[in-house]
Formats: sequence, C-alpha cells, structure tokens
Amino acid sequence: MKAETKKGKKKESIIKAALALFSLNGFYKTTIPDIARRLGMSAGNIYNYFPSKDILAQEIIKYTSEILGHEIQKINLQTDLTTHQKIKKIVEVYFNMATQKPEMIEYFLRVYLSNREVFTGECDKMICVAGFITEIMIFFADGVECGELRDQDFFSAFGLFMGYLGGMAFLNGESILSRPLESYIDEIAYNIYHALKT
Amino acid sequence: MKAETKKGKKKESIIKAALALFSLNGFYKTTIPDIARRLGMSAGNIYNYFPSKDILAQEIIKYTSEILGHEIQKINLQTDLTTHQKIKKIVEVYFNMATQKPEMIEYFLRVYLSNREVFTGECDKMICVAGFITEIMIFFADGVECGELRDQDFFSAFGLFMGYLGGMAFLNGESILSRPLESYIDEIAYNIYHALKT
Amino acid sequence: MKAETKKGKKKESIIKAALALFSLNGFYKTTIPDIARRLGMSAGNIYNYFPSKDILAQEIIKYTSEILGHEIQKINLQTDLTTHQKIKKIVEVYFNMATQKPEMIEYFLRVYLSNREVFTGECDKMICVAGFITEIMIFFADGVECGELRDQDFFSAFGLFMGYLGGMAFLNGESILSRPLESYIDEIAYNIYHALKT
Amino acid sequence: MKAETKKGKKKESIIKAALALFSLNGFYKTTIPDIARRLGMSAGNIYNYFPSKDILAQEIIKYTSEILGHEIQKINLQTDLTTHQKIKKIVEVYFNMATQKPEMIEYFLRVYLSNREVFTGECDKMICVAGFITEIMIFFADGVECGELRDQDFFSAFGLFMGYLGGMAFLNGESILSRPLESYIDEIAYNIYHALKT
DNA sequence: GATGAATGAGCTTTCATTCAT
DNA sequence: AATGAATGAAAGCTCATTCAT
Repeated sequence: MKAETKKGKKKESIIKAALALFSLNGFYKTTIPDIARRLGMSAGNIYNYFPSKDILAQEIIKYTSEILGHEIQKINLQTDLTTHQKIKKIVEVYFNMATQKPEMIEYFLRVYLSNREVFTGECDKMICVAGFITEIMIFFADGVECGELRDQDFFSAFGLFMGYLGGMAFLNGESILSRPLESYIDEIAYNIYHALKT
Repeated sequence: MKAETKKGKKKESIIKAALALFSLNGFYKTTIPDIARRLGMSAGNIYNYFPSKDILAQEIIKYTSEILGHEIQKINLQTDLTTHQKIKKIVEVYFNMATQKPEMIEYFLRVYLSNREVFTGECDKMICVAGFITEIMIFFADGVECGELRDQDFFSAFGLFMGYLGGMAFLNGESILSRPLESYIDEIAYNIYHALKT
Repeated sequence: MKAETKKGKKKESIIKAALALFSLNGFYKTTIPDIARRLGMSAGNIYNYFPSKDILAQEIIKYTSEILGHEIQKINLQTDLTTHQKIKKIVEVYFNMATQKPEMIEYFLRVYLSNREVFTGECDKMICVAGFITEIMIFFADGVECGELRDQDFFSAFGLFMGYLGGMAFLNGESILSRPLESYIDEIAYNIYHALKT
Repeated sequence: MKAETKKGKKKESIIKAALALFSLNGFYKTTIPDIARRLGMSAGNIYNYFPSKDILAQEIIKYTSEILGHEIQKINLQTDLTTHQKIKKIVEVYFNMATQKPEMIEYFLRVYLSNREVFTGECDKMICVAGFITEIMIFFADGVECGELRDQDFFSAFGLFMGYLGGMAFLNGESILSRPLESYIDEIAYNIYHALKT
C-alpha cells in the first residue's frame, strides 16, 4: 500500500470509506455507488482503483489485518511485561478498538468471517490475515518460551483468544452486555490467562 | 413447529433445505429459486409457507436454536456430572455437530451473526436464540451454585464459551486446523474449565 | 341473476364482496384471495362461480348498472313531476348513493371507466351498462316530448349529466369539496336544467 | 422540467413514451420493460431517471397538467373575448386535444382519476394538477367579475365543466358518439354557458 | 483520471388460475 | 361444491460492471 503515491492515497481513501460502509451495512447491502457517494466520486472511477467489489473487500481485510497486527506487535515488543500483562493489553487494545473505531473489528466479524465466498483466491484460508495471526503466534510462542503458558496446539489458544474477544465485541455491538465493554477487561484477561497458563 | 400437520411438515422441509443452502452459500447468495429447486417445488409456492425470505431466515434460527438448546438441556439434566465433565460434553456435542451436521452451527456463525439486518423485528437482540442462551445460563448457574465455577458476569462466561467454540468451528470449516476438530475436545474443555473455575 | 337459486345467491354474495373491494382498492390491487377472504371461502371456489377475474368484473358492472337503472326508472315513472324536479331527484339519488353506498358509483368511475381492457367482449361499447343508459334516455326523451328540454343529440345531454355527477362524486371522494356533497344538489340541478332546457 | 439539459431531455422522452403507453393500456397493464422497449433502452436505465414507476406516473401528471394549464391560460389572457366565447374556445381546445393528441386527456381520465393509490404523497388531493385547476379558477372568477357568470361554489362549476368535457371525451374514445367530437363543440359550449350564466 | 449513462442478468415477490383431494 | 397447495409467468427493481465521452 504505497500510500505516498497519489494513486495509493486515493486507494486508501476508498478502502476507508468501503470499510466503514461494509462494516455497518454488510457486504451485500453496500453498493459501489454507496461507496462512491460517500467519497464524492463517481462509481465508475472506483474501478480505476479496484477491479471488482470482491477484490476491494479483499484489500480491505489485508489493510485491516495489517493495522491490527501492528497493534499486537507493539505489545509483543514490550519485553518487560509479563504474559498476563500482555494479555490484558491485548484485550484492552481490542476492546478500545471495538468501541472507538469499531469498523475494523466489525469488518472482521461480519464481513470477513461470514462472506467466505468473497474471500477466495488470494485470500483463501486466511492468507490475507496472516499478518495479524503471526503476531498472535509470536505472543503465544513468547509466553510458552518464558514458561508462563502451556505448550499446546496454537489454534487451540488462538481460537480461545480471538473467539472470546470477537464474541464479546459482538455482544457489545448487539447492546446485550449489562456493562460497558471496557469494564470487562480485567476479568476476561484473567479468564484467558487461567485458561492458557501452565 | 407443528410438524405433525401436513403444512407443518412441509414448512420443516423448507426450513431444512434453506438451512443447508444458507449455511453453505450465505444468505444473499442463496436465492429462493435455489431453495425451491432443491425441494423440487416452485419458487412461488415457498411463499405459501413463509411470507418472505427474511422471515424464513428467522424461522430457521428459531428452529436451530431450539435443537441446539435441547442438546445442552440434556447435559444440564445429567446431575451426576461434575462441571468439568459437563463442559467436556458440551464441547463434544458442539464439535460433533460442527463436523457431522455442520449446517446449524455454520448458520449461526455465518448467517445469524453476520446478517443482522435480516434478524430484526421479532428476532431483535437475540430473542430468537433465547432458548439456547437460557440453557447455557442454566449450565453456568449450576456450576456456580455447586461451587465449581467462579461467580462472574454471565456474558463474560458466555462469550468465552461460545466465542471459543464458534472460533474453533470456523477454523475447522476453513480447513486450517492441523488435526480433526474432535481431537481438540479435551484440551479445549480443559482451557474453558480453568478459565471459569473458582 | 336468479338470486333465488342457491348458486345465484352465492354469486351475488361474491359480486357484492368483489364490488366493495374493487371500488375501494381498484381492480388490479384486489386479488381473488382478497375477495375469498372477505367471504370466508377459498380462492379456488370462486372459479366455480365465475370463470375469470375479468368476467367477474363484467358481471359486477351489469349488476350495478341494473340497480342504478332501477333507481332512475322509479323517477321516470313519477309522471307528475316536472323535468326540473326529476333532475333534482336524479341528482339526489346519485349523491345519496355516492355518500351512503359509494361502492357502485366508485366502481363506475374507477373500475369500469378506467380499466377498459377488462370490459371487452360482451361488455364492449358500454353494452353492459345499457340498462342504466336506457333510463337516462327515457328521462331525456320525456323531457323533450313535454317541451321542457331542448331536442339535442342525446349524448350531448348524457355527457353533461353523467360527467357532471361523476365529477362531483369524484371531487367528494377526494375530500376536495368545501361542503357536504348533498348540499350541492339544488345548484347542480339548477345548472343541469338551465343547460338543457328549451 | 429542465428539458435543456441532456438528462432533462431524456426524462422528457421517457415521460412521453410512458404517457402514450399508460394512457393506451392503463397503468398496471403497462410495464417498465414496455416503456423501455418503446424507447430502445434497457428497463434498468429508466430507474436512473425515475426512482419508481409510481413517481414516473406522478411526473407525467405534472407534465400534462402544466401543458393543459398553459392552453387554458392562453385563452384566459384573451381579454377581448366574451365568456361564452371563452367557453367555446376551451371546449374547442379540449376536444382538439382529445382527438389529435389524446394521450394527455386519456391519461387524466384513465390513469390519474382512477389509480388514486398511485398518486399519493406529493400528489395527494390533486396537488399535482393544481396548475390546471388554477387556470379554470381564473376563467371562472373572470366570468363572475364581468357579470356574465353566476357567483356559485367554484367546484360546482368546475365539476360541470370538467366532468362534461371528460365525459364526452370518454364517449368519443369508446366510439359511442354518432358524430365526430368536434361537431359537438357549439352545443356543448351553449349548454355550459346556459348552466353557468347569470 | 473521471464521469455517469447504460446494460443485462438476476433477484424477490405477486397472483390468476388449476387441480388433486 | 369446496379446499388450498401448487404452478408459472411476469413484474418491479437493484446493481456490478462497462464504456463513450
């Protein structure tokens, strides 16, 4: 994503607009004209930047995965933290996003995870979110290495982590939780830690 | 669902066909003619049983939620089991479904959780899956009462449980897991138990 | 319309129900099931009495025309009345119908006059309302004969009479008139009389 | 109706085609594909100009009302004419239209007056034909002011005028009249004048 | 690059009518 | 006579995508 070039900048603005709309209204309920309108450009012109709606959706998930991955990476780099503290930080970052800039997480949950038929080809088998998954892998490997986490199948831990956080974000989005999402951080971090610790 | 009447039987057969197709291809990629074709009936006739595609989708989630709820209920009624054993049973039931009759769980994950705009009205705020949620609530309350589970916010426990299982089912559906889903039962039950225990 | 036979009675009840619905919602916005529902019978059964929706509509106009014609006939038979008085009576009858049992007049205006494609075959060229037209003809001929009305082309008089009354009924139906329809009787009878008198 | 712009021109061409078809075959018997076919364009494209069939029908009545209103206005502006002469002119204009370009008048009679459910919202209560009605109002007020017409309820006069002309146009359309429509001009103008004069 | 009119395929839904029961 | 499930044809409308300008 050479956001420096003019073309790169425009692509990113389209990605942002489409991300907002897709996450809010769903992939199929968002039309290309909708996206164009939000940007004040013509529908046809979007095709000068992305060859199809599907490809646009794929680019969005890559973009989103990169940004979320970066956030986890920042935590992974803080080597002075205990694993429990890292877990808390990750939950915190995730929940803050879910409440303050919910588009990315909603996109994950409601567009990427559901409309599998859209994310084929280059995006098969979660390749397009590899950046994000890798950072979770690193977090987990670190925890295992320093003896704080049990050495188990990675996906077993990954499913717990991401399923749990996603589930809570969903419940929050549905206004079902009795308290603000952020107030759950401590107990959820506690639960995750106790599930995974040695 | 008076499946005894002729009309009830037909309704159920439509529900089953639609469930299979929706869970496989998504709500918007499945057309009413698709469903009709699978049943060998005309598209128009489906409207003699369900007034709209949306309503059909809502009836399906009710149907599914009832069946899944029953499965959990059966476990809840086995009072001789420890909470850890119950957790294992629930995971087992869930994973068996996910591999053997994946439609229901896939429907939950890919249709119900994602296409929120479809589940409005009568189905707002997860009302249509209340049957299922209630059973999980009972499981949790029992565990707390007998002292095996920590008394925490229900949704905190619910999100863990369902997010985790859903996450694993998803990874399995994407053929990402390195082992068969069932082989994860023990370690996942272990993780959940340690996350929630006192 | 042998209303005495069982079949005749049922036919009439269908006609009445259909008349009410067609005049209220229009021919194309009224469905056969709508009519059946209003009668508490099945849609299919209606076809045991009328071979098609179009034919039903045609039978209705004949039925209506007969009844309206009878009303005019009653006035024609009152030989003691002056033509001006007869005009007043006709206007009165018409407006009373338009306010108290508006179905027939609305049917005339909004179904019969507009959906010409429905009234073909047997009903071409207003044959089906001949009964009514004939009575107006008689009224006019009488008026001419007794020297009160100018002898002009019948349709010139007929158009005035019926167009005028229909127009007023329409305006009334649209709630556009500033006063109740009945309050117009005198001035309208006056206008008609002065238009047609010798 | 900015007919100058390209889009305006196209809109007008759609209006004209739809007007012709609606007036000939009725609103419900005319399909969007019918209209498109007549224009050699695709059905979908019509929706780039009018958001729905109903709205299209409403635009047509506005368009028609404006044109008919203009014709009356021209007569109103001829201050040298007596009221009787004006009436004759109006009848003449109306009948000429009815025979030479019958779409507009047929549209009035068979689409606008009958399919009330289509002309809701912006078009409620004859708002969309206000332009035309206003000119008739002016004609009537002028006639009253100069002492030639009796001062009565406007709708009483309006109903006479328009009901009469509409009725004759209808009879003509049904090929029921014994003579060409234009041949009735004099006697009808006479009738109207004598109905309304002081 | 940018526009937006145009297309065409496809969708949900409706409904008169038929027909087995 | 009566039912109502079933059909099939068609309608209105949407939208990703193309392309002339």
